[in-house]
Amino acid sequence: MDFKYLANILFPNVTLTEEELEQKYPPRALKEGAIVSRMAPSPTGFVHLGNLVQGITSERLCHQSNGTLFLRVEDTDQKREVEGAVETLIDTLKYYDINFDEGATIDGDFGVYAPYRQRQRKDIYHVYAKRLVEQGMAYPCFCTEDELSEMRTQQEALKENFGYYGKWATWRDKTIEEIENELSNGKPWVLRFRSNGSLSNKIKFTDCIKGNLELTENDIDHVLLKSDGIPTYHFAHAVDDHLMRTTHVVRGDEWLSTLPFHIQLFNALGFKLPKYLHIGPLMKMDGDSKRKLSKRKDPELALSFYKRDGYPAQSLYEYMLTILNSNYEDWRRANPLTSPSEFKFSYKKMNPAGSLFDSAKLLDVSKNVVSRMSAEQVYTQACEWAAEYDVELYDAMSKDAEYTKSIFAIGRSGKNPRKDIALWSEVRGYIDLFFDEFFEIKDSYDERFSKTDIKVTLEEFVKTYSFDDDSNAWFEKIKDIADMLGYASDMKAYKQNPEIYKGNVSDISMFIRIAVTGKLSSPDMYSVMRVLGYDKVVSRVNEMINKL
RNA sequence: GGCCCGUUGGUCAAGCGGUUAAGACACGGCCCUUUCACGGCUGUAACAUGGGUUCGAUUCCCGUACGGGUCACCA
Repeated sequence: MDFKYLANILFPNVTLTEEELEQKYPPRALKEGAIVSRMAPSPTGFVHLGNLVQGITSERLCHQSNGTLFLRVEDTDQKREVEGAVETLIDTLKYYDINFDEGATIDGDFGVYAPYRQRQRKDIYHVYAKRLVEQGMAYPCFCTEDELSEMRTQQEALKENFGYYGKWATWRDKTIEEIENELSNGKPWVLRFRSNGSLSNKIKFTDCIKGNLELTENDIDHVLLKSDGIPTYHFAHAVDDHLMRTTHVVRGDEWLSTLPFHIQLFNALGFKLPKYLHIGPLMKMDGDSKRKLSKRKDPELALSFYKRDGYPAQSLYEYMLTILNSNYEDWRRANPLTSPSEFKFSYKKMNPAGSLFDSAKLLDVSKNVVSRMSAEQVYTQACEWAAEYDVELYDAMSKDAEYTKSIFAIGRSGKNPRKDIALWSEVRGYIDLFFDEFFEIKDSYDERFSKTDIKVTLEEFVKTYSFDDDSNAWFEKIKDIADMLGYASDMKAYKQNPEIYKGNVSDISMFIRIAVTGKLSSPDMYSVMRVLGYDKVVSRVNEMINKL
């Protein structure tokens, strides 16, 4: 077989040379130890937790080592591509603080290794495809979809391994005449790799996360170029990561099974193999067993799900960090106010197994994230969320920004801030009592107390309430009311002889709390009243008196 | 079915040949407390399994079980 001839009739239009490409995309001038990595998502319109896990890992590794992170769009599957998906992708990653040094952006591609969209790199792939054909390492295959599925059926029946390999690789050793014949009929073809691997050979490989691996060689003649001339993931991965000078490839461990093929490809092409980090999958409980989170079945895999539920971006980010590097939690406790970017991320800390996504833990992380924010930050982020998902709430909050901020400031200062809010969607239930349009009496009084008892207490409260009192003076008055009406003002005294009192000071507080907040539980009453203002407090208490 | 990966409390996980086997979340109890939240203390609970190697295995090796992944002109 004259491979050179075959290469020419298959790729008559290739004019670029490998030397030119090497010069155009030279090795990067980076310091020792600098990591170059990429995010290489396919624009299918769905950004998910897996993207985030991989993105955070790559981003930390690159930027911590003064390396480079770029975004490459793997748009090789035109059928699955969704309109506007690239924009969504870029926006979402930015929202989660994953910033790129080069690559695809909304306004085009930036960086000397451009283009960063694979469909625009077709000519580049063809240079290498042609060379592989010239060397006899790739050949055209004219099998139809039907023929391939028929082959699979036979293999199942014969209990043989599936795939296009060995004797099943029908076009592997056809003559040039047979090939030219199909070509002249205009029959579509794909380019396949001619594998020289054998299932009886093992290869040793060290993955940065999984450690030492023993893999079986690949014997399948995988597709390199699809019939539209666009490369498959495998081929694009080899060519692009070589030319873009990627040092570390971070990806899900579902790729482990094709790794032997990738190694083969890099060798055939004469490229240096990058380092690999294969991350275990995120799992969920399904009945009694775990399974990988699925794009099709699990809405909670989509990042949009968390945005809608009001998880602050930082919460998801930090939760992912706790999964990726478990010492992150300890670090965070020791450095509560430091940016996560100061944390020393290490792939050596990553777990080779998949982990269960724990939403209870996420909520706890989120609660702490929000508790560390200033009232200003809480206000800004809650407003951003509400503007999109709860307009009524947004209107209320933005009407008087200072007022709303003073609500969020309650119990926020000091060493142990309140942790009432984990999600922005919880904000409404927390601040509704401060807005007349949302205010309602939600809880009812304990049946132990008569309406008269409550009424008398509230009347007494209104009579003595002064907005000028500090919190001590304020509470002294509550205690005075308790004493006056036969309730214990001192809890210890009450506990010793509960039967001689009508109740205690906490009951008095409860009467007032329900009247003012409508609820049995609330943040510190004095602080709440300071924010509400004198008029609102008094009018609410009076309203309750009238109702009783 | 072939190939590959994984397995420490309910969950996330430290640990890398000798430990009373950390810590966090969740759960229970107690304390603090005018409610709630916070905070403090405390409790229940784990090395899948069988063989080796070794003076000694959670840690190393082999098998078994279980779980997961993958076997497309998808990535």
